[in-house]
Amino acid sequence: MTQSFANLLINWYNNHQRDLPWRNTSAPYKIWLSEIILQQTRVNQGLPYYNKFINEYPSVHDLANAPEDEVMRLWQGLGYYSRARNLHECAKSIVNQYDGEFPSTYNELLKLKGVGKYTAAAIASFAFNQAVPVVDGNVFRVLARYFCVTDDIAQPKTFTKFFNIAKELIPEEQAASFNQAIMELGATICTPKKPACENCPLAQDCEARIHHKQSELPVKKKKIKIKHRYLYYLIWQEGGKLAMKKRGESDIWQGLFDFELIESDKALSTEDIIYKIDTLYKDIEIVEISEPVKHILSHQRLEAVFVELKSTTENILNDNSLKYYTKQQIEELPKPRLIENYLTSKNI
DNA sequence: AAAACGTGGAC
DNA sequence: TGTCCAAGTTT
Repeated sequence: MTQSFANLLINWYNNHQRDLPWRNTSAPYKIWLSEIILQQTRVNQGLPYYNKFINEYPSVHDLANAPEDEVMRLWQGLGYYSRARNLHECAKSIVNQYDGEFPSTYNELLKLKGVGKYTAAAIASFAFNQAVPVVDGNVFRVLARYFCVTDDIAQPKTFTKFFNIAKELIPEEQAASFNQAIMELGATICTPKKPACENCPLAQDCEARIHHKQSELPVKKKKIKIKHRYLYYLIWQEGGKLAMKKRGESDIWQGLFDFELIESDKALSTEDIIYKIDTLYKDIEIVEISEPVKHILSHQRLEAVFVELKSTTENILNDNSLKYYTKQQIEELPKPRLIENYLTSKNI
């Protein structure tokens, strides 16, 4: 008799799962932390960050009591920085509004900052064994291939379709194992390219494998468009201190520190830069203009030029958001990658 | 509903 | 070199 989808999957998982620090614990704090870190992030990239956070903040209370800049600094380099801000806010809310205990149901978890449908299902199942299916990139892929589902996974309404398919499959009494297993299969066997079907416990009845459609599934129609941005950073130094400001909302690197800048959608010549600075600021002397530094992001091509300036009068900076920091203080600040690279190479 | 949000690895 | 995309969420 043929074994069920869930049984084959869970049996495979029990024999082939990777040993990861957030597994074999039912502590909601650790599971929540790992899930936030792993959003759109590979295990190898997130692992050191998970260890740093657990080390620095062993409990949700420790995290809640930490200064925000310190949390941002620990997150530095991981990307998607709103996750770090939401993580901190969520920790404070757990302590202040939930008496330090994470809620135990999908619907309650959904109310937390930074916790969406996937993460709520993950915590509900891993920590509390509630039978709610996780639907992430792995689940889309495994189910789309196994059942040959051709709906566009970039469309929000497609989520419901996959959620319902998974809901039919998930065993009430083994929710955690099922969810872990299907994601593990997607991450290690049913990969986007060159899936290892020869090692797949579900290969027998996989529609995509039978019809050689693995490379066509899942269907994802969203196309990426690259944006070019040219950043001209203005570097003010005063008596061993450097002017930096915290980046605002609705853009990359929210909550991180960088320099005052002039932005353009096309490359500016040296003459253009000098002219702009002369009209925008008074009593400024340009000391040096660096070569362009390229910074590749997935949806953006950034090119930065660092313009070192000297003010010829006092108090040239009347922007209150701009503050002077010593070299030591700058090391304590969370900085965008580009700035970090610049500071390291210049050794200011 | 579509777009924005990062970084690093793979091909 | 360009493209995809990974344990998604928010607006």
